[in-house]
Amino acid sequence: MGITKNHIFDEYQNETANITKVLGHPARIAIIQHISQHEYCNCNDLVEATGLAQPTVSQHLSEIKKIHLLTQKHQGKNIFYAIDLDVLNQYRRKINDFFVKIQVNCQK
Amino acid sequence: MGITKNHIFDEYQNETANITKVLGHPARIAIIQHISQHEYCNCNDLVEATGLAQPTVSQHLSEIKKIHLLTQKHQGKNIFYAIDLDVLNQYRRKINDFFVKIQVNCQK
DNA sequence: TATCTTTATTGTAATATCACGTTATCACAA
DNA sequence: TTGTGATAACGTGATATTACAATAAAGATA
Repeated sequence: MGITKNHIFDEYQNETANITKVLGHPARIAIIQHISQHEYCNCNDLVEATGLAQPTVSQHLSEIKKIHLLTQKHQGKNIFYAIDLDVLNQYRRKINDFFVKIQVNCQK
Repeated sequence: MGITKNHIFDEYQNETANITKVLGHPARIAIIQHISQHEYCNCNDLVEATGLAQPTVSQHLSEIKKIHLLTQKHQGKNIFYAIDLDVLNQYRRKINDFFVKIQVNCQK
């Protein structure tokens, strides 16, 4: 049905999948990379960098925003995006811990 | 179009997204967890553990197999699945490095 | 005010994904 | 060889995702 049965999985499983799902598209990986490499990065920069149309980039940005990985600063007509480092680090640990737990379980 | 323009992204971006995409569904997180916790785990165990139908579990297993995260041992009519720890660890480092690189870029 | 820039929203077409019933396959057992 | 149990493959319906054109909204600037 294209519809995920979230209710049959626990919070940890859903949260983990929500984060990795957002990272599960090369355009979003590229967007996150580009923002991290350019201090004042707006939507047009990302359109140029990725080669995708502006609405497509905007859509991907909104997915990334949903998990609070981005901050935005309005400056005139521009919106400059940046990575929320606290959130990034939290997710880094969360995903790494997932892998480590799997590994530890296997070795019992 | 529901179709990802993989060709406009580089190998690193596509590879990273391919891994996280597979982890981007709670059923697959649950399946990986369950396999790691049970030494002799077959498809029926996963059907019971997740509450999903057998074909659905089989489909998710095949997604996880595509990135070589699983090994399988045929034993009579059973197939016992296990995590490939080398691949797991490789992916753990790859994803963690992605996060770290983003973090480092931001701090320049 | 009128216009330009930048970004978000809306609408839509094409494709992918999720879930499962049904069927096929394959190993073993009676 | 017939049946049973386990898994994969096939087919299909429902929903989600990806991508973009067109449009709207909101802030500059002439």
